[in-house]
Amino acid sequence: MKTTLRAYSRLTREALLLLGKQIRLARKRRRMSEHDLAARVGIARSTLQLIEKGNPSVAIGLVLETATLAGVSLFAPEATSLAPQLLLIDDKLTLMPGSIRKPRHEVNDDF
Amino acid sequence: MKTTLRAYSRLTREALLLLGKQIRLARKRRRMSEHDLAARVGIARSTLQLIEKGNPSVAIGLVLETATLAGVSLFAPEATSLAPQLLLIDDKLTLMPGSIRKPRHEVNDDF
DNA sequence: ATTTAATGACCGAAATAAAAGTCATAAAGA
DNA sequence: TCTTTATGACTTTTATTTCGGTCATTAAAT
Repeated sequence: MKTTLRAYSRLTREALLLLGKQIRLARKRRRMSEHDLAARVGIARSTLQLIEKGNPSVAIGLVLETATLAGVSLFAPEATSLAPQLLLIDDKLTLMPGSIRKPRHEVNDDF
Repeated sequence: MKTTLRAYSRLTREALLLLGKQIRLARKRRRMSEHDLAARVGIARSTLQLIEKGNPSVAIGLVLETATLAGVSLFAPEATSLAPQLLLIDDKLTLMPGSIRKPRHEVNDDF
């Protein structure tokens, strides 16, 4: 029995639902049954059902792999690689401090 | 010991990596430590570390909630709600057949 | 109209993740 | 420079997920 439930923000719940529905739509457009797509991804049909419903507890790798194999474009539409965006964000990250710590006493961070 | 490893497509691995780095960058921009953000989301610091590394086995709900609270925009930039996109995709889904099945014998589906 | 595959919902068992620490090292801030 | 916090890398335990089934219902295809 599911005793403790976690709280998710509305945006998270909507994103989960949207992603699941995008996968379901893409699957149907390609005329694949749940059985077909699940087999293609290498997961159980019951897991695919959870994914298409937007269940928050499914492993993100399974969801993204399912989206990819169903033909849902994750970040950029029609993108075949995310390498450019990875390079860009790596640049930004190297400019950031290695560790974030709060100043000892009060600092005027407001306006 | 992690014996059997699942295969993920390059696009999935890249998406995972990109999302993790976007979260890490957003966290640093907001001057939050790993401890801070993890506490805010309500997860262990070790889990946040897995998320920022792009580990495929973390629950998607935790990853999206972390992204949301870190200020990473998931689908549409600056979007405060995904309701419009949900309505749109619901329309498309109702136009699709309820179940997908293969024709009994061969059908000229080619050209 | 009939047939049969697809879907929705559920379950127990086996596999795995998430939490909650520890410890060493790096690096801010004073 | 010195102090102290943040980070990186682990580990063990506990909690949860994923699998692989079953069964009833729905709906394509003929």
